[in-house]
This record gives sequence, structure tokens and C-alpha cells, in this order.
Amino acid sequence: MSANSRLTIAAHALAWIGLYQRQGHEVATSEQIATSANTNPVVIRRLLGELRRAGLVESRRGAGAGWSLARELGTMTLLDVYEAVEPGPLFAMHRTTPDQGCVVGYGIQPTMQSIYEGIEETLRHELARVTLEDVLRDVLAAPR
Amino acid sequence: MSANSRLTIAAHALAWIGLYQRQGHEVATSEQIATSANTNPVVIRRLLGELRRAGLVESRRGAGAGWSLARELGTMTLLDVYEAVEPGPLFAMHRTTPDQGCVVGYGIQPTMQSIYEGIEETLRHELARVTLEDVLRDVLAAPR
DNA sequence: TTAGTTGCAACTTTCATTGTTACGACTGTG
DNA sequence: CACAGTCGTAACAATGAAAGTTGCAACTAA
Repeated sequence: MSANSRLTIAAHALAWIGLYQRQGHEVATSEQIATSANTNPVVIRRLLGELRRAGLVESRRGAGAGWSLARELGTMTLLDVYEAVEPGPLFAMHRTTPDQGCVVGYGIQPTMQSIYEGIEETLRHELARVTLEDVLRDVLAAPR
Repeated sequence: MSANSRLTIAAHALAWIGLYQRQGHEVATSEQIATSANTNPVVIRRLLGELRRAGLVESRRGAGAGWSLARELGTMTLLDVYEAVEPGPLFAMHRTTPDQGCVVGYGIQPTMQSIYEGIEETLRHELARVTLEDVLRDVLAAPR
């Protein structure tokens, strides 16, 4: 599966902003976050832009600009983040329509679709059980 | 998420072979399955090759060659298929190592890793609940 | 006014999957 | 034994998504 790292990077960014704010800073810049995540600031801005549309963060422009949390980390779950940054479904159907004249080709897509929907629902429940507060706590608890 | 269709196509192929055998045929060819799935026979042979390594199907060479099930559909779950055809993890880490000098950069990977492992375990349980017999039954029950 | 940062478009790079072609290996049938 | 049909597999092209990069206009605190 060609997994992408969007969820991971988004969680990283949120935890970073949250910690930075707890240290007394107002806003964090995409440059700082990109340095921590070892990637390009534009990648971070794109991701945070999606999180802003989902109401998880806010941005300020101009000098002394940057990003801040729109809600407490404890009220944000990985499901919120997942829905903000992951567009498509977990499993894909055939890239081309299967032979509709064949019994299997005809019935396979609705069948798999319904199975996949159930599985994705379970996945959502799992993601909803973890808050970003949990993530930050675990991050800080990592042994040095 | 760039979902791929390997699990879907593999389930399609297994259901097709299973149904074909119930109609009294010994083996199914990659050509026939490819026609039903509307793809290339080599794609099917590659996938079935992975399923053979996992002990789900058998192949016969020479004239009158083709593929047959190694086990009953009722004893095969989507988890068996998933493990046979999906190599990587569901979610990826950063593509480059995050800044190990940063507290978040240092702790984020172990943290997310452990969360993802729990989620994948749940996913496996869900996949294990569905047999290929279930899939074929649903496929045949699709309204015309 | 200036410096620092976001917002965003456009493009390139990278990578996995899928699709395609080609051909040797194998084996049942006549 | 020759032949036809199919698998097994390598090599390569095509496709598409994500990530990385560059450039610059817009904005705003100082």
C-alpha cells in the first residue's frame, strides 16, 4: 500500500505548535515546524492550510505572523486530523469497470464497497480514540 | 490516501475461480480472469503468484493449464489475502528523519508507530471476519 | 517604510502501481 | 514427438499521487 505520511506530519505539526505555545510563545512559523519535521515549509503550510479549513488551527499574516491552535489539543482527535488531510478511501476499486456481463464482474464492486465501508467505520472509531493531547504526552514521555 | 486496488482484484480473482470451479471446471486461466476484471493477464498472474506463495491457490502449467483454489473459500479470509498482497504498513512515517535534536522530532516516530500498530491490529481483526465465501455469496446476491 | 511571514500557483522530482511486450519453460493432446 | 496453450518472469512504459521546490504577491507589526 502506498501509504502517505500526511497524517504523521500533521500530527507532528500540531504537537509542535501545542508544545511551543505551552512554552509561552504566541505563534509558530512554518519554517520552525519544517525544520523539526525535516521537510519544506511550503509542505507544512499546505498541510496546516487544510487543518485551518477544518477549524483545528488559525494563522496570522504579516510580520510576527505564524500558526496557533484553534482548539485545545485535548479536544482534537486523530480522526479530525485524518478527515482534514486524507481525501480518498482506504481501499480502491478496480481502475477500470469490470465486465458487467460477468456475474462476478457485476457484483464485486458493491460487495467490496460495503465491506470496505464497514472497515473504514471501524478505523474512524480507532482514530477518534486518540487525542492530540495523548500524542504530545507520549512524545514527551519518550526516553532520552 | 493513494489506495491501491490489489486487495479488490485479488478478491475478484478468488471469487471468480471459486465460482468457475463450482460450475464443474478444473482450472481457470489468467486470461479469463483478466477479462472479467478488465485488466491485463500479467497483472492477474502476478497477483495470483503472490496468493500461491501464501498457499491460497495452485497453478498448473503446460497445455490445459490454469489456476485452482488450494483451500475452500470458506476457510480463506480477507486478512489472508491482505497479508499476501499488501506489503507495507497502512500509514507511513516521515520520508526523511525528523530533527532528533527537537523533542517532538525525537519522540514523534515511536509515538505514531505504536498508535498505528494498534490501528492495524484492529484492521486485521476486521479483515479476518470476512471469508471469501462471504464475498462470493454477496456477489451472487447482487440484484440484476 | 521595512522586514518577516503567509497564501498560493506552477513546476519538478520521486515513487509505487499498473499496464504492456516478449519470450522461455512446461505439459496435455493428437 | 511436434504442437498448441498457458504459466513464470523480466524488462520497460505509462499513469498518478505525494512531496519537494521556486517565486512572488499580499499582508501587517514595529
